Amino acid sequence: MIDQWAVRRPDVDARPMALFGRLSRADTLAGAAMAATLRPHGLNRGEFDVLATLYRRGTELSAGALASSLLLSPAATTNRLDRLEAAGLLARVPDPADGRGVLLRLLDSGRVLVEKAVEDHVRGLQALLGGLSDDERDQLSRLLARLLQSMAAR
Amino acid sequence: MIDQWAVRRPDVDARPMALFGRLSRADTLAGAAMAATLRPHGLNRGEFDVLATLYRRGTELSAGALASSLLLSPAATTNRLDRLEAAGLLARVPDPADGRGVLLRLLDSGRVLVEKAVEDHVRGLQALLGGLSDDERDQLSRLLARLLQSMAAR
DNA sequence: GCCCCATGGTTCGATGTCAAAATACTTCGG
DNA sequence: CCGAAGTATTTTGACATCGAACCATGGGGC
Repeated sequence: MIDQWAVRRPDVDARPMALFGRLSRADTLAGAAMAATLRPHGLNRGEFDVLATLYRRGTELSAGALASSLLLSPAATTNRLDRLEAAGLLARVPDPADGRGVLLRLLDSGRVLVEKAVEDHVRGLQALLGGLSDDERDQLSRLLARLLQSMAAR
Repeated sequence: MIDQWAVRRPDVDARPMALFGRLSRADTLAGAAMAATLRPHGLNRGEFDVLATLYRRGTELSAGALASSLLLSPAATTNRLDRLEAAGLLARVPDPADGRGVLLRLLDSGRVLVEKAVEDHVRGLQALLGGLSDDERDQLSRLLARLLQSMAAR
């Protein structure tokens, strides 16, 4: 792919496109693998992310905090919460400190479901990483953090 | 985030989740940045990918080949091609060697548009990478390739 | 105290995607 | 050759997302 660009437009540096192309492909493939792992639990990736976020924090969270934590639009957040609430996995409770706000409480059934799903999920991720050494995993994770830092700095 | 998992479930290794979480966030943020860069050209990321793929190959390509090259479902491929064809950027020509197939030809207007857009695009990507040294970029790109390899191997 | 504006969420309309069914053509075994 | 099986693409229907408009509440300046 880099070679093709070099032939057609030697003046364009194709390496950034290659890097972000790999990033995108990796995320797409990983997402497909995660979806396959989570489907038996009746969850999609987005729903799992919500439940896992609530679970690992262990505390109630406002809808807006969840949205920004998940890089998600308010509309999509409402949508996910509707589904999870309808499934009886979490509850929206009014924020006593702010009449506009809503706090999200993970219900017992949701907690039980995450606890089951997360083990499969991590196993699946580890399988995806099977070809990388511990050292490579650390480096990759660290470099992705650096990239995020660089992108956040605009 | 790793710390939160360590508190709640010390038996679960959260590092894979952190790695893929960063991957996902990085792709999301990069995608938003690319969309912003391409919008003035009247393209979204997916449409640009199609045009850029045709452009850099320099040869006509079948719809199916494009779909698998872009990790895209057939349905979504048709949809993108419809839009690009309606915009007069590419043409579907019947495959002389296979009556079922369609070959995609980049039209002049499409070629001109990609040539303009790709420069902005690469500039935008380089800006996102601003905080990383050349060495870090190389390593990151190489490790992503290793990850893709590992995931493809199942 | 009371407007005014900022903020937290939801609703609405449009877009882009996918899975699965439908369509059209090719290829191969008999 | 003929029909069955397979392959390439499009169509259809459902779904998750986003941006923008909308309600409701909160928090100051005057």
